[in-house]
Amino acid sequence: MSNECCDHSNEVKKVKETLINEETLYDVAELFKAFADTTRIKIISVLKEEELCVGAISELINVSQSAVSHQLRVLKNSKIVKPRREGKQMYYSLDDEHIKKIYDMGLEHIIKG
Amino acid sequence: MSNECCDHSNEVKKVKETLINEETLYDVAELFKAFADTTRIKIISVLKEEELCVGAISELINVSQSAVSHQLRVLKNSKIVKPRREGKQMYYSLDDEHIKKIYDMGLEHIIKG
DNA sequence: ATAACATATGATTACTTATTCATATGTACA
DNA sequence: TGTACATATGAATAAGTAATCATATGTTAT
Repeated sequence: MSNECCDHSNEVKKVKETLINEETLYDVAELFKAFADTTRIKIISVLKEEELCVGAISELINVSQSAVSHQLRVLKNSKIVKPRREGKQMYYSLDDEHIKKIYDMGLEHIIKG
Repeated sequence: MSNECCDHSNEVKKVKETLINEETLYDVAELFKAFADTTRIKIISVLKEEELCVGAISELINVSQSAVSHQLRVLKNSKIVKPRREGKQMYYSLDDEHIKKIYDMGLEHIIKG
């Protein structure tokens, strides 16, 4: 695994003390995974504007109802969106402000190059 | 595709005007993809501390040299890290402050629950 | 109760992707 | 020039995942 490439023991030692818990990093990757799909990011982009029902999302982003529903489940499991029932419809909204910020950061990075 | 689920025409109309370019959203998803893998997020987490050579990264995060190199290429292509040669070693560092911010946001979200 | 509507879900398929292994490339030094 | 070291890369395998299709669940109104 390690290849003793060079005397990087100084750098390594220093960074080793700041190492973040592996499980935490796993969770961070999982969080970003939720943003890492075109359909899901489209869903997030419209929910950022306002709470919407599944049919509205499907129509807005031009993705089938089934596909939207599947991805909403992923987003729900990742605590990125939260559902609310109103009669026959399920309305979804972004779970919190932090989610918006993460999305905005990504969008900004792309737009500003 | 659309199922005329309900009279969401008002919400839809309003949100339609704010719709973000599909290609831009694709790029945003691609950006987040780079953060959406355990090995890559580990790499980012150590490079956030300081510039490191491949061997040091490999040792620190306990992932094979080959796997690290493959993932560094992904990160490089996504403009998340940048390489610098120094003799036999290649040193990698995070490309800019914005990348750190995105990582920090994700980490914060997980830590603060 | 039943019909109609909105959403969710399971199975399948197609596609993507991360790792490993072997090896190639590139660099320094004797 | 040849050898050792550090990194990169191609091929192959294995695992994960997103869309579709068909259908189930849950809700409302008649």
